[in-house]
Amino acid sequence: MRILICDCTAVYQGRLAAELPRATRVIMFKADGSVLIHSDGGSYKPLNWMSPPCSVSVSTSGESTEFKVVNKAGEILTITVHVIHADYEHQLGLDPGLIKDGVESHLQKLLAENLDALAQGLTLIRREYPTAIGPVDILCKAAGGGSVAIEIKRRGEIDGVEQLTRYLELLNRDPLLAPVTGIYAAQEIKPQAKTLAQDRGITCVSVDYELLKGLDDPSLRLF
Amino acid sequence: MRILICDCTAVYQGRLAAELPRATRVIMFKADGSVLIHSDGGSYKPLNWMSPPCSVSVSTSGESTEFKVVNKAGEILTITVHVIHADYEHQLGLDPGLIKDGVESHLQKLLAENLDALAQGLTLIRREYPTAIGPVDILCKAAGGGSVAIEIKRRGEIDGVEQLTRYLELLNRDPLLAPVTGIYAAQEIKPQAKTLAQDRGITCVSVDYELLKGLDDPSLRLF
DNA sequence: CCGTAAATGTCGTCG
DNA sequence: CGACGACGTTTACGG
Repeated sequence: MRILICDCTAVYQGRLAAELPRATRVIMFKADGSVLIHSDGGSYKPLNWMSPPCSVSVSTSGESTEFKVVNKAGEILTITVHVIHADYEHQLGLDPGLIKDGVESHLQKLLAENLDALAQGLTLIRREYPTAIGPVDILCKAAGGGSVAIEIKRRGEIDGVEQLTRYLELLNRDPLLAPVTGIYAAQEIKPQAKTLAQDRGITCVSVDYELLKGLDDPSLRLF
Repeated sequence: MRILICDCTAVYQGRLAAELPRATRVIMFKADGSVLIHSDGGSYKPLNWMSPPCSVSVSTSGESTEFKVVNKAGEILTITVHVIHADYEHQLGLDPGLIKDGVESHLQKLLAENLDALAQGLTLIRREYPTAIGPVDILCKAAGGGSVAIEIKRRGEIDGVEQLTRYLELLNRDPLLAPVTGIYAAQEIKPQAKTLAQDRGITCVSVDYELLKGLDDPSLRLF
């Protein structure tokens, strides 16, 4: 990785057009060709960048150095470096990557194993039940006949209700499954989403991830 | 800004739990307290990070240095630095920021000025027409009476159709506007979105940003 | 501060 | 490779 501390200007021509006026910034050139231009604030999003895979070419004129970064889609990031304050180069090697815990797939697995946390008398048909418009997170048989489609989100917002509504409309056309009702399960459900869900006859359930993890972990069970 | 090239491990405890095994990485400490951990590949998203505002505390034991980064929500990023290969510090100053051209708001402005590109006989009521569930991009009077709600996206996907559908349902309750029909305008409309839109009686229009810009630029007009 | 929608979203997965 | 949904989405904008 090469890191430049420099005064630069930059122009991006691609999905949109954008330019950076001259200022002192950090430029990272990564091993895969990707480039990031950072300022000394804001969050993790660079001011300007090019994602890999891409290629970098360098040309030097009298007073400045120009980096031209191009990707396969033909997008171009042109960086003009006016003054170089520092120029560092380091070998980092491959990264083992981030290990995550607590994302939607875990919640889905836990809920599939503890359907009672959602409603009584549910029997799992399958997770990721495939339909023409995408997979339903969990599909179940209901105790009194018919089926239940479950949509799971970490944060329950309005788009999840729309998603479940589309699935319900489609699934209810299947005589082997109909009638199909819906359950919207999330760690937190926004009021607007809850209102829309109720308006459409969808049950909302707030689930406690830590509690479910405890239920699922035999070493923590009391009986 | 401080930049560390180092062997490190990291643990994030917040909206989810995540850990980074030991490897050589770049850590950026920005002036506002935010922290970014980058590897030598991938795109602009760091492996792990903390967004501002947040505070950093440092403690050193015999063989390692620990950075504890905490934000207001109580999320914690703990970085343990085992070996420091380089430690740089630079003053960058405030950044003037990125200047953009070609985002949705520009497309909206151009379309509002060139409604003929969407349909015949439209008269602008207003852009960003406010409703209880959010602003409608463009609202017009139709030639034959009634109104037209226009939703604009750079890339037309299914969520934009849902969005417009919600607006149409609400707007059609207003006797001063009803009947309200919908136009979905985008530079590119995905097949699934087009299908759903047509199923709901929404007209899809693909628009050419460059062409519109030409129409709007008096210096390029031939008459 | 909350709600809504945009984003050069990026990233993973699955067909 | 395209389509789709999740994301510690982040970011900007309005009430």
